Amino acid sequence: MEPTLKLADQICFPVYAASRLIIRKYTPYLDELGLSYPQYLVMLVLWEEDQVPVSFIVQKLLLNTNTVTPLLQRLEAMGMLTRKKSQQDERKVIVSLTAKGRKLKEQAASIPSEMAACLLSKEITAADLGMLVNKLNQLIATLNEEEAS
Amino acid sequence: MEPTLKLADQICFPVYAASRLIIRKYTPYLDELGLSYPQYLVMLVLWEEDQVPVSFIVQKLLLNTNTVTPLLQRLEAMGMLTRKKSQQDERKVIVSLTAKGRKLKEQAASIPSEMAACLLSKEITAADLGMLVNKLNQLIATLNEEEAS
DNA sequence: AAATATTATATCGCACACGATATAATTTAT
DNA sequence: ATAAATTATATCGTGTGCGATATAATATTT
Repeated sequence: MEPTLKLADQICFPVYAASRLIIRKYTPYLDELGLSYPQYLVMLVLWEEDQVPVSFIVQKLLLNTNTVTPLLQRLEAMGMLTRKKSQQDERKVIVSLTAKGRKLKEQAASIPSEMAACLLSKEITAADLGMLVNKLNQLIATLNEEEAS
Repeated sequence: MEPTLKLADQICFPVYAASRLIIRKYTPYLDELGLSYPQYLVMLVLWEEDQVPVSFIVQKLLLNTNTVTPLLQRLEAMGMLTRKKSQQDERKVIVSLTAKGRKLKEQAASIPSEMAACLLSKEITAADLGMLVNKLNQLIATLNEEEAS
């Protein structure tokens, strides 16, 4: 497929539109948890690994500090997590889940399979989704690696 | 791949992260045109079909009116397009490119191939990109169709 | 034809997302 | 040991992105 100025032919628009539409699809599920989509992503990171510095979340989500800091401040105000300066290095702020934040994981447990079901269709099989995830992760690796240099 | 609460396994995060990283990659090219990424998308629509109502752009970009209206207002202030009420139906606002807006297409012509080159790597071939575009467009169709009901 | 519903666009408020910049703490170079 | 550089996080300003709502024009119903 030769790249042109046509909207549907370029990779950028399908990825951008799919991202927004998938997030829209998540919203009703996340509303039950009282989380926005980016807040949900932060919680996913912390459910995998707790008591991490802000920079860890920044790296995992490929976001910038100036996006993550306000996210953490809102989640702290919601009682989901705490932020405390590290003893070893006072530049670092350690983010830790509260009991409430840990408990929310149980409520969230059903979301991934519910969402996967939403995305399947005649044209898109589970294998397709798996392949998409793989290729997109490779694409992300390429884009992120160049950025680091 | 069984869906879990792990960040990298779900389809949502790779799509979301890839979208943001691709847009970051575009930014230096778009800066030369003086356009943001969503503004560029509006121009792509108008370069394909001029003199269309706001709703046409909304449908093409899968955005909401309350996102597109301010975009158009900024592009109008930049002298790229005009907005005029339709004669036939005064509820409609017809968006038309100015000479300046049409001329910008020439400057933008090189962007798609430059961007495609940026995204290729050992792991991602042109065929992979084509396949990604196809599958994502199918996914978008599924998500958008459900929404319409 | 008047009331009601629908359609097309716009406004408002809030939460990202990011470039640019600031600040404080640690590391390094002299 | 002290100045300079680096690191980690935060603040500020602008531009989306969207739910909720408003407004004006057209279509439909009674």
